[in-house]
Amino acid sequence: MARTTGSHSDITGPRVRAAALRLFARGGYAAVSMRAIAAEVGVQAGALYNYTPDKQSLLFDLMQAHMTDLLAETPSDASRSALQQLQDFVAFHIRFHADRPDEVFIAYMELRNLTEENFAVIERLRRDYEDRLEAILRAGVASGDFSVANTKIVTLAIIAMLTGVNTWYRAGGRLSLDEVVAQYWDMVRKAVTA
Amino acid sequence: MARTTGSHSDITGPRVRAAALRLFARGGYAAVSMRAIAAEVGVQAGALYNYTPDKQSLLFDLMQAHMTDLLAETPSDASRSALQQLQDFVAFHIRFHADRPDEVFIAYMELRNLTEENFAVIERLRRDYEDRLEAILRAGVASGDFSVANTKIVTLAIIAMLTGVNTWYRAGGRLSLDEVVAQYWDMVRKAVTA
DNA sequence: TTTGCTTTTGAACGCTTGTTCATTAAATTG
DNA sequence: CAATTTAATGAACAAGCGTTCAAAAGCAAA
Repeated sequence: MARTTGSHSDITGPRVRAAALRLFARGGYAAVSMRAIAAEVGVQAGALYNYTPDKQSLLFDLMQAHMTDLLAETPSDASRSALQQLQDFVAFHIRFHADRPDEVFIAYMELRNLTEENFAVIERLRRDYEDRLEAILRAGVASGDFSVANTKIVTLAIIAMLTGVNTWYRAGGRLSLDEVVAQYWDMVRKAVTA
Repeated sequence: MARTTGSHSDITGPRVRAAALRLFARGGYAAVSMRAIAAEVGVQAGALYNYTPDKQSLLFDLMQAHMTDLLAETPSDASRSALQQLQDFVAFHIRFHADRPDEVFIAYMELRNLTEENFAVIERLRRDYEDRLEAILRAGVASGDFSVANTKIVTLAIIAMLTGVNTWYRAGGRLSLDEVVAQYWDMVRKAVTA
């Protein structure tokens, strides 16, 4: 028997996604042509359609994979105190995002280039992630560890602050990631306690 | 004598800028065509070139005007304490940005669609603004009012947190802007003091 | 009403876009 | 080697892109 029907190259497929990821992050979805992606991979534009039904799916698949990974790896150890869980979250968020600058950039910048249906899916995943943090804050408020008037606002404020690291942090720069995590944890801890 | 040579309509010019602002914010610079902007104004595409030399200038002018306004209106009263100046800054940043969601969105999202030279100009203005906040933090550290290890990091963290308000705040929503300002000021104050 | 200037039109320019598909090339299997 | 299946090509498609410009229209002063 020959190859399984519908199977494609194990090599070109990932390279197409990697090229799309890099080029979308660098130039923006709308400004990057299928021909540019093909050139990065080293094939003609027509060949891309063996690996994606269309350009939109290329973007959506990258974003969905990113958000799914994010949720799958988010720490959640209910046996730890709210303060410890918050510290875990801060460290995880900074490290996870610092490891994937292109994915993060796309996930935040290209939302408006998704179709309505695809946007709804990604938006839902994003809210799920926010809910994880808010649950920690609520637990801390209930236990008296945190002094927070509006957990939703603080959730969004913390995430915005932490994600902002990606605008300036570069691996191998002056500051180690450990130091970055420590500085941000210091700010977050002080902001949520009395 | 007839109209001054080179003068253009006082009406169409601003409408072109307003249409570009709205459409760029909604769909992204690369995804918005000159014909779409023209249609929003109610003219043909060719007429736009009476008001801008090209599409790139349209984007750049919007961003430069926004950043110039931002810097011009940033409060700076050296007679006030560092803590008071920081409070002024937080309130100003939130209110200024809440008033101009489209301009803010463009200024943060369309940087990569600027030419190299135009980007350098906007980037410089952005750094000038950051420096205003960092100067306040430094003064507070010097006076002993603030406990901040790295003023640069805290500067970026505060700005990211405050600008994040624009992702969810809508005028006329459940929360008043006064309440938003109060909540964020509470977080910032606690984060920078001991 | 005529003159002179400003503003807009509408067509045209060369080029790029996402996508399709018959054809060719390559690889694998029996 | 022969048969079969996959993968890539390269040309073609209709549509849209930013921009230009001669011609027409609109308006204000003389």
